[in-house]
Amino acid sequence: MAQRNLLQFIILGLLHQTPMTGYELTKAFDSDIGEFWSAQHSQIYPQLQKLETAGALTHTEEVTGEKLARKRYAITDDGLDTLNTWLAAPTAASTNGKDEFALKLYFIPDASDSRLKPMLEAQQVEHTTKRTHLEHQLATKFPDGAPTTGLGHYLILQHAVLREHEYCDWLASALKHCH
Amino acid sequence: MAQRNLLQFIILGLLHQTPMTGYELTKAFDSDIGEFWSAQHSQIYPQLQKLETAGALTHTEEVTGEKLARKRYAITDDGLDTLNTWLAAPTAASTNGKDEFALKLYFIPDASDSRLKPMLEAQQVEHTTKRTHLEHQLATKFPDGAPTTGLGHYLILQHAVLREHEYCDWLASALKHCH
DNA sequence: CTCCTATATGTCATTAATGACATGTTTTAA
DNA sequence: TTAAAACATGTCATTAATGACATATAGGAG
Repeated sequence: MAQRNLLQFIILGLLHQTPMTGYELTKAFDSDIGEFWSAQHSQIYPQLQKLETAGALTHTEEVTGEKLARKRYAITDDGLDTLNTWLAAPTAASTNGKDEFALKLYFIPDASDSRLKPMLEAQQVEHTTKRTHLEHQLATKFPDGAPTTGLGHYLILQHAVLREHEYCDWLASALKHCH
Repeated sequence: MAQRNLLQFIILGLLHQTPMTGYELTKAFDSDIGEFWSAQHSQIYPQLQKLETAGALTHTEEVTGEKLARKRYAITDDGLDTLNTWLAAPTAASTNGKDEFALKLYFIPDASDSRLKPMLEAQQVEHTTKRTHLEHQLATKFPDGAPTTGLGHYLILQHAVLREHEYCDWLASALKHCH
């Protein structure tokens, strides 16, 4: 296996919240959950077909305007079982943390290397932008702090903010070490 | 492309530090750089062959004991060019952050869900263990703080520690929100 | 009325990565 | 001395994921 096919569970989880089309699912990965998983429509549409064949989903056709039919998928009882089994299973601490920039730093051997400072500064711009954006999202979507319903949404957004916070702090401290 | 084949650059980077065998490269992913990239020997050996065919590496045979011959790979000037080009290229803020636990939380909709607390506590054990281990590594490998040579090594270890620190803080704050 | 953007759904070739299979040597500890 | 663990190198089938190709409708702006 190349991965453990978590995509199926994410789709089930999203459809459990509310029935959606493939297009809407694709867009979901552009928002908050995109911070922790990504998927393109070319992967989502085939996966929807597989899940439906397996009996985890059903779809109904909706017609917008004159002709355009879209498929709105809903989770079945079987699908809900699959989702709950996944949620109940123990989760290992994520080991997938792939970070290209960290690797590059690893290969800059010396503190006096002239490439070090500009690299760190460029990365600082990237992550500061991302951090600001995420903080704005959090403040906009949850102006009153943690909600009772939708707590998971709040928590992962907060996680993303804290993650970027850590990254910015780390870059700042790294810059101090570089001559 | 499924990915951007960063493995080739990581191999070049490691071999630039010192010539190594495929076995030694494999072990390198079990230590610190494993926090930011992973690879199995089944991927490394073919990649070494490809890089050698492309002229980025050469190898010499060493005989240990009676029979066993191992191949020690070294980077060529061409390989060094490839490595330096990669290091000089701009790096986007990592978007690969795949976190299964964060996704599970996202699908627990309500703060009163009975699954929430045990999930968070189990994950807390995982990440506290990992954090302690990494902190011990940092203290052992760099008892005198940041070095001048091997700064990159120090920085990524520190990055891993801070990352786990953030994770533990986040889990603790999440537990406060859960009834 | 026309163009652009967003909506909407699919396929396909290619590649990165995994886990299993396969084989043999060397060292170390019981 | 013998068995286990570590060293050492490879192949292969399968799968997850990407990016490109393909096609068509709907709605809004100028």
